[in-house]
Amino acid sequence: MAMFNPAHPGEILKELIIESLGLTITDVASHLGVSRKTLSKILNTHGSITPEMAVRLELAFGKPTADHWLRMQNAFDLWQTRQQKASFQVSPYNVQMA
Amino acid sequence: MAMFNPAHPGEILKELIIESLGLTITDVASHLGVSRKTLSKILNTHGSITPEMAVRLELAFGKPTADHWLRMQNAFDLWQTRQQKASFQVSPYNVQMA
DNA sequence: CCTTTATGGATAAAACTTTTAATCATGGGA
DNA sequence: TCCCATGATTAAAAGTTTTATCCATAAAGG
Repeated sequence: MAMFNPAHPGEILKELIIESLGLTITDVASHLGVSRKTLSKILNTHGSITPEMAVRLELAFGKPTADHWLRMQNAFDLWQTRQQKASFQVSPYNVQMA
Repeated sequence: MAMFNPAHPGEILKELIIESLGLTITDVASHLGVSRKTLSKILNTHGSITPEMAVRLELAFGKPTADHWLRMQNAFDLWQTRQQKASFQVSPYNVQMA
């Protein structure tokens, strides 16, 4: 389990790629073939990197790879999910086994 | 990029856990707190391991960890997405940069 | 100043996904 | 034969993702 709240991949995308290369969100969105809104939401942590978006990013920028983008999204999602795990208590299965 | 079509995590779950421990799908579903339908679909590769399901599996069985389940799902999804990448052509961004 | 451009927010709509429930047919054991 | 587990079907509810349009704001350049 990750120890600390992992960064949303949108923050990485924004800082590491868009800002550091001096690109505009509008331009990158149209280059990726998605709406400005979709990209904007991801960058502001209100949207997720889907498998398709991960492949689009890889095709456009090379690195991080699609796999890497999805791992970042996973780490983020998992953290969020674990925080609310009280809402779906599941006990170890071992207990019931012979 | 993975070289070969990765297994759907549902197959792993079915073979490695449910079958090898001699559990029934009905029983595991109710233990996990999801419907039999939901689990059945995953086991037959018609459903996905969501972050919440990954945590449920980890809480019930310990290993594989939630992170591991999500990686398996990622590998599968990514493969599927790459197969249809013709449907969303994206060119390298380098070309347009100064 | 004034104009253009980039951006995030709000709103609404469409498409898709996930989950559930109920029901049915099949096939294996006891 | 009877019961149980299973996958399939159908239908419904809930949630997510993406898009489009419009607006307010702010920054950049003339």
